This record gives sequence, C-alpha cells and structure tokens, in this order.
Amino acid sequence: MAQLSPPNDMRQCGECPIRHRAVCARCDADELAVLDQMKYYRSFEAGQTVIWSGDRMDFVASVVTGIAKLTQTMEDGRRQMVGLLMPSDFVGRPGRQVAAYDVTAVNDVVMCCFRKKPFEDLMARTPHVAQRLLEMTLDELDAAREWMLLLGRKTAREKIASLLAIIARREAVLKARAPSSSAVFDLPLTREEMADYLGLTLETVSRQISALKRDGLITIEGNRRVTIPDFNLLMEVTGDDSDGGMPA
Amino acid sequence: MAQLSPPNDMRQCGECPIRHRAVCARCDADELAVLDQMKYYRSFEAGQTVIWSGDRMDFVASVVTGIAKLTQTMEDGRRQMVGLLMPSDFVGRPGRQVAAYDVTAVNDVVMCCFRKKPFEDLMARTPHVAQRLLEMTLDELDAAREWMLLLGRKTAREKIASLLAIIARREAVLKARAPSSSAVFDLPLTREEMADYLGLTLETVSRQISALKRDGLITIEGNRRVTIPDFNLLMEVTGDDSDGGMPA
DNA sequence: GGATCGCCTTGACACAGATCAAACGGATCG
DNA sequence: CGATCCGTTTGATCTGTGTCAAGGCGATCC
Repeated sequence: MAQLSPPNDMRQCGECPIRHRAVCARCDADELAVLDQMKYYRSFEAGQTVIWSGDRMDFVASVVTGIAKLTQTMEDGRRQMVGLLMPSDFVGRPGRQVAAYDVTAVNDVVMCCFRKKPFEDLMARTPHVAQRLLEMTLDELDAAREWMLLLGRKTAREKIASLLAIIARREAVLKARAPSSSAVFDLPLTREEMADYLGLTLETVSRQISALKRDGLITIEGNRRVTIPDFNLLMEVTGDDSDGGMPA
Repeated sequence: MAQLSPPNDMRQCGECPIRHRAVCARCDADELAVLDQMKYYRSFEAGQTVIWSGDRMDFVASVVTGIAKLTQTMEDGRRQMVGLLMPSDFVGRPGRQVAAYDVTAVNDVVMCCFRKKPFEDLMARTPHVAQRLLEMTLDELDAAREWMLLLGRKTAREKIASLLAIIARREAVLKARAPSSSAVFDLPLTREEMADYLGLTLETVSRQISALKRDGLITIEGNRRVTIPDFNLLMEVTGDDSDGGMPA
C-alpha cells in the first residue's frame, strides 16, 4: 500500500486544526506533550485504501483533513458504506487486532496516527482520552442509528435529501459558517459512493438528484457543486421531524 | 407510565446474573459495594414503554432479564428498530438529558437502574466503569454497522435468515449452550417487530419465513418455536461471509 | 359455546427502485 | 485534434417487495 510522505507542515498538537474536537480534545498541556511525541502523520491520495477489512491493524488515528469512508462488502460485491469520517473523527478500535471494515480515502486525507499499544497504555493512564473517546463513540452510535432509519424506511427521494442535509450541516460545522437558511458546498462523494451510503443504485441516485433539481430544491453546477436555496424546504423532504437543526 | 413493583428476590450485585458482562463487569469488590448501594430495580411488563423519545431521562440502566427494543418513528408512522437489548445491555447515555429513542419492553423485563447524576459521578471516579462502557459501546457500534449492511443491501430472504442467526447466536450465549450445529429457540419478536428490525413489512416477513420453512431450512411450531436443523445451511442464506461463527 | 381479539398467513395487484443499455460531457493523453 | 476514459444522465423494462384485502388459528372473555 503505497503511502505519501508526511505533510511538510508537521504540526505541533497545540496548533492542530482538530485540536478541540478530536480524541485529544480534553487533554491538558502535559497530556498533549505526550501525544505530541507519540503521533505521526500519514497521508493518502483520493481513492487510496487505508486498510482492508481483516488486515492486521496496529495503529489508531484521527482524520486531520479530508474525508475517509468505512465500507463493508458482501461476497458477491454488494457494498454498503457504514461510516463517513470527517476531520476529527477517529479510526480504529483500541483492543482490536484486525480491521473490521475497509477504510478508503474519499479525497486526499491526512491522518494523525498512534501505534495501538502505546495509545492503549496512554488511555489506561489518562482518563481524559478514554472519556472523550467514549463520547465520540456514543455520537457515532447515534449517527449509525439515524442512518439505520434512513436505510430501512426512507424512500429514495428522502434518502437523497437526507444525505444532502447531512453533508451541508457537517460542512457548515467544519467551516464554522454562520447559520443560514441557504447553503453551498461541493459534494465529496461520487454518485456511486452516495449510492453505497444510501443503499441505492447509482442510477437511482442520479435520477433523484435530477428530480430535486427539477423541483427547484437544489441547483447543481458541474456535477459536484450543490446549492440549497432554502434549507428548510429541503428538510421537509427528508422525512425527519421538523427542526432537525439548521446547517450550523 | 405504570410500573411494576420491584422483583421480590432483590439481589446483591455479587449474585447478579449479569455481573460479569454488564457495565459493572470489571468492578472490584469496593466498587461493587458502591453500586450495590446506588442501584434500584424496575420491572416492566411485555409491551410496556420504558421511556419515550424526547422525554427527560434521569436514569441509566442495565437489562437484567428480558428483552427491550429501541425504536425510531417517523411522523407518518413508519417505524425502524435501532436496538435490541438483551440481558447485560446498557440503556441510556451518560451526559444526555433526554431519551433519543423509544424504549419498549419486548417481553417482561427487569432493569437495574442508577440515577444519572450519581452514575456520572461514579464514572468520573472509577475508570473501570467508563472503560467497560466504552467497550460495550464499541461493540454496539459494530453491531449497528452489521445491521446497516443488512438494511441497505440484503434481500428479504437474507434478512430473515440473518435475524434468525443473530437471535440463535445470542440465545446460545445467554444460555451458555455448548456449540452445536443445530439450534432450537423461541422467537422473542412478533412478525411486526421482526419487520421493524429488518426494514420490511410484516407480510413479507411472514412470506419469507414460510419460504424458509418450505425449503427445509427451519421448522416452526406454533408461530414462535423455531428449530434450525443445520445452522451452516442457514448461514449460507444470510449472505454473510462463511464462518461468521457457530451459535455459541 | 359463541364472540372477540391479537397475531399470523396467503392471495392479487401495484409500484418504487433495480437492471440493462445507450449516450453525454469534460478531462487527459497522444 | 481525435481517442479514450470516467463519472454521469436518461430511457426501457423487469422484479422484489409493498399494499390492500380476506381469512385462519388460538386464547380469552362473557
């Protein structure tokens, strides 16, 4: 698995862009100094596989920049995305030898890695890290359960609208945008990846996006750049309870 | 929300049937003594609601006996099960005010409860509890991701076979059965609950169960008692990678 | 003993989304 | 500049599952 060289602007943890949202969020200066010593960066190009399900995995990591996906594949090739990791999200599981999912870079990704054993030792010593990881894992579990509702019960149209809303909201958080009733962003996913996220075929994704366009709920320039003129209008199509939250 | 009186055979934690698998699994004698003081039991009849999504929730709990379900409901009534809690599973989230899901007793349930605030304080003091909760939450997240693959990509037939395999496996663990290639158990769920678990309608569940019966993969007595003559044969229908594990 | 109820099964039909197929548009390459 | 490729769109058709409807079975109640 070829791997890019680490980014040039090697950072101090104190200046890290995900310092206050990642697994290290609660660490004090001393703890951070320890992490600073332990960490190393790895970069992955868009499309590159970080690790295959079943492979031995002797590190854990935080996504610093870029987006990565977790996918599961059945023997006959049917594929389901089961995680979409944005900056600050955590990869890997303390106490596990082997990767449970395929992890792939959706676009160019930089990860902040720790060898598993030292990280586990650190977790045993510094409750701050374990506490934060628990919190993040509980958040991911909630997200997974929302996702289950989407997969099990929503229509194709509702699925697309939900995904657009999710991405718009996450991008808004990352960019710390002021809350607004409209949104513009670049889709990080191809139609096929959206299909893998939503449990649809790529043709159905394409058709439903065209339908939303036709209905004036979104506009698209050049396949990727999405504009949501009225976020509330889109939210009504997601099937979710109203006031699920503004895009920030 | 009416609530049964606590069970007569109030237990000491040391004799608790879920002592070694619940959130308290790692506690030493001293920690257990503290929990023993804090805990109180609540019982729920089959079908009774433990808490509604959105309600204030000032306790957390472990399922001691029985089975409970977590469900999400859309405005128009579409329902998706997002959690199936067996004995030793944990209910509620430290640091959250309000229930995120409807929690309902599937059959008669006894829960070991802790008021939230004292439990949170305890967690901050005794890493053993937080560690175990992290481990359990990570397990649940893995289960949720398997479930997502099922919801997004499996056929109705595969879904039914998968659910039967899951239940057979869990029951085998609970009863500490010797591993065996066949299995007999009572379905804890109605057809409608199975449908809510699988993202299907109850009619499709019924039809697919009939089909599996017709194909000799299972036999059923009186709607609930299921026999799986050859577990491996059933596993081939689940669509999962082979050697997903014996029913124990 | 019949009425009622909850849960389940089965049938007929409809439809949302899958499948198969063709073609488009922009980027890259020679 | 044309050729190729990748991601995408759109059309035609098929099919698995949903929907609507009727009826069965066992338990409980009067």
